[in-house]
Amino acid sequence: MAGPELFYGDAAGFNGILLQNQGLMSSFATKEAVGSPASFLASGSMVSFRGVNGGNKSARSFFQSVEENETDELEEYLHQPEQKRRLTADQLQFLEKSFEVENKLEPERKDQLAKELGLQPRQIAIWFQNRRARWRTKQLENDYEALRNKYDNLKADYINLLKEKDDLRAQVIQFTDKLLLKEKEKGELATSDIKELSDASPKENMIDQKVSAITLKQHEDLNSVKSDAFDSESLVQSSILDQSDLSQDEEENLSKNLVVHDHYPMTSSNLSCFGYPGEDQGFGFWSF
DNA sequence: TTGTGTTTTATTGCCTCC
DNA sequence: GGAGGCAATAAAACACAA
Repeated sequence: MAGPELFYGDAAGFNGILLQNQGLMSSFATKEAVGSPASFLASGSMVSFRGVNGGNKSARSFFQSVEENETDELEEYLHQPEQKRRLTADQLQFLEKSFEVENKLEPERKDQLAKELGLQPRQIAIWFQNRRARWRTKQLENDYEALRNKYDNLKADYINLLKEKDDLRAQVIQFTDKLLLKEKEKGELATSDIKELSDASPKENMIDQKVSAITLKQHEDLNSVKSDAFDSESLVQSSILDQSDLSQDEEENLSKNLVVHDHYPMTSSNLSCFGYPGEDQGFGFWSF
């Protein structure tokens, strides 16, 4: 996989120069024009960067090595297969800071960075390319995390609302039972009174009418409470059914629940029959 | 030391823009 | 059509457990 773009300021680059000297370089021309005499001579800029270079042994540049022990190293490099060089910590720090400022690279900036760091412009471009890819991956991870937090909060809210709703429903049933009991007692009283008061005065008859009216009003109020409960419930159910992500099974489950609600018997004994779609049934907008 | 997983550097091929 | 960007991928370098 020895591509032409390996002609950088390292062993491979040096080989490239040699090839060029032999008049073979033209066959390895790339769009970045790496390995040119100019780029090789630009190693002078490496000196300025070396001041901040921490002397990372594994990443030291070819040029440094040549200067240290020219003949031996040169010999070694000539017989060394091409290899990747990791950038030094200082080079990375420099590039990172530059990336923070602007993650896109204009040609002028690329050349400037290349000179500053003693690297080929192509290397700078590649580093920015890869850095952008890593940045996008990180962004994706962050987005996912944010979305999952939102989902968790929404789910918690939903569960709390269900609890609250069940509590309110229990209260409604409790009050309903009490009302029915009261109504029954009053009804019995009214019947006996009617018998006793069949010959009663018109005034007492009026009182009985008033009691009946009140009883009737209580019935109406009770029905109103019931119907309100159904209305709010069907609203919630319809909104749940609007979720296009629901599977057919989930929709069937919800429909079953709706049937129970439509024949709402309003007794505490079957309160547990109000089967709302559980976590793994109806709230499956997403699944992680 | 070695096997294995991860990270980094670099290549390739395709696409878009000027 | 060339330059540059991106996704996918290769391969070297590195980290680390066994």
